[in-house]
Amino acid sequence: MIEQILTDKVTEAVKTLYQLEATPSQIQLQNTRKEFEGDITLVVFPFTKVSRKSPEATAAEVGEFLLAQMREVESFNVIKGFLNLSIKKGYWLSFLSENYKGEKFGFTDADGSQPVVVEYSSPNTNKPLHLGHIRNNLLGFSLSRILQSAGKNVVKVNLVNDRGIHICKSMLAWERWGNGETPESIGLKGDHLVGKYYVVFDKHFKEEISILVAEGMNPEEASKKAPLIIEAQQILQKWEAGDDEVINLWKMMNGWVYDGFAKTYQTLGIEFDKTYYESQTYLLGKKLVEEGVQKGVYTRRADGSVWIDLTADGMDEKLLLRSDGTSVYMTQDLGTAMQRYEEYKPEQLIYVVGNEQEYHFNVLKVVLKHLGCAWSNSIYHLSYGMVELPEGKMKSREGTVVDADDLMQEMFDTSEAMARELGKIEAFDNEEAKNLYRTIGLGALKYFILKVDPKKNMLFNPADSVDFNGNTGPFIQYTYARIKSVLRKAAEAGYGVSFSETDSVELLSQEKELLRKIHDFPGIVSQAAELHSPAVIANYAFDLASEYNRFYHELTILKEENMASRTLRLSLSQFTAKVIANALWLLGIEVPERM
RNA sequence: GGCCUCGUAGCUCAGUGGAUAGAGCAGCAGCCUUCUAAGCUGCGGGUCAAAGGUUCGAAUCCUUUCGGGGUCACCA
Repeated sequence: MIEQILTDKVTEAVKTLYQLEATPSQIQLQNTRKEFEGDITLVVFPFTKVSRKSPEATAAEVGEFLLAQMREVESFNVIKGFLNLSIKKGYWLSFLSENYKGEKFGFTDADGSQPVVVEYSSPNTNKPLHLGHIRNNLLGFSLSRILQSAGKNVVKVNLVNDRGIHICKSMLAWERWGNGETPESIGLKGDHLVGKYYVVFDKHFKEEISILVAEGMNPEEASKKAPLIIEAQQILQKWEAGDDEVINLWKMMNGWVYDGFAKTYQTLGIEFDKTYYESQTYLLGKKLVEEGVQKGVYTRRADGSVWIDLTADGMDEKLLLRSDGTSVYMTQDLGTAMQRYEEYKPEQLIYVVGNEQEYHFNVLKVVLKHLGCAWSNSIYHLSYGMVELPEGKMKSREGTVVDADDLMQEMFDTSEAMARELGKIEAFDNEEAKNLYRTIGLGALKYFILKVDPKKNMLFNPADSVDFNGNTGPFIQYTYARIKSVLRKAAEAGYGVSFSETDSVELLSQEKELLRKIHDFPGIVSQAAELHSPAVIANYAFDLASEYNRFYHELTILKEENMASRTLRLSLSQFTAKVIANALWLLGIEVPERM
């Protein structure tokens, strides 16, 4: 790419002219703003100290050097400290003719280094997935594809939290009030069925508490003494002891949940390379804690609990093992982190987890470091903000959660209604139409969520999310479909798409704008990978689609009579379609051939 | 209260050291005898929360203040 060559030449220029060994951060290249002439701009302010000349004079000197030394540079102009370079038409045309098929344009093959492990989703098995999980899943899946496309070897893992008091609550409620209901018998998705009994438990539990409080007990004590919670705890103890009856019930109900999750993941288009279950890993951390005690980095108190003192690291004292010897959240994460390190020796260990757990991951890193694990630095917490609704935070207890399955269905229904309204359905048979509604509905949902910077809290306004106009997924999908339509018609007319740089042709400003935007894509992918941010890709995809729409409306393609120009525009169109498809693929968004 | 984080147009968001801060939505006015109108064009809309500092240059970095959110469990 031209940026790399320019960087090298600018380095050479300032060395020759001013005896300066420039660092990469001093060489600031950017696309020239539309209102100025040129393609690429060098900011020369950083060199004025060593040049001892005005910004204008410095820019002119560097410009002369580049013009003399680089065959790609056509001309330059200087405005204040900005050196605007015009790149020769030949560079753009050969870039187009070499890449317009674009199959893997912007994507880098795996470099053979150690893998990057990305953990995401990590659901509890007591309730169905909701909007918060959707953000998690979309971020994790998209990030995995972005890293993979930037040349990393990626392993996508899921850690299912399948044990603990929460699932025991659902089990108890189902046993007592379930009447033997199964997903088949009442036609309810398994995860929803189990979630239903979690709510049933909570209802009866609250009743018991209010009775106890009415009898004079204080609320906090009541929530610990209510018969239901005590019973649930007994079930948990039986589970840990391996009681057959409890284990069988647990297996059956978790099985229902897994079936339900599998369906949701499939509809959402999310997958994993490997799924871990906490029931199989929750004991791993204890051994590590014992090791720490023996090394003297953790301390065991008189009551038997184990602690680490992190006040020297600016944090608190942290519990690592309960006085009864059972493990806490941190113990488990220590264990699974170590397991994953030993299994993959990853270059980076990424956790896609909400920002309310930032402190937890800071502690995790430090605790591992104290154990002598230098690799704890390779842990990266992709900490995303929460999804808020117009009426405020989602609260499962108040029933304000947005269910993942319901939401997706609503998106499908809306896209169908929209298509009907626009009179689009005549062109499709039933099967095709149904797939299209899904593609577009999901495209809208995914784009809506992924376009926002992961680390920021975001507002999910249902009315906005089903909007298919403007800065939305369907807008980008539509641009793609329209290009495909043009290409189909071109093929019918027997027009060639394959552009050769030797063709004598003008390069109009609209054509060059589009080409420059496409040219940026590989840089955008590596930037997204560095920042761990699908939003970078999403915003780029919208920019590119907008640029194409402008191009499309300002220039004719099929009606263009100059064959070379027509071919140029067709190959540009094909290139754009491919880059849009590649960008949307990184977001996990499918692209329709027609819509 | 300590620590973390966010504050950009009426709303949702880009921009994170460079040129006159950008989009979409909403509002208004145009463009379908069509290479797909889920589109395009135009108009209006800003004390980048406030103040100070660093810099040739600050929405972006630093300090303070104000406001929102998170977190500081023998929960996960």
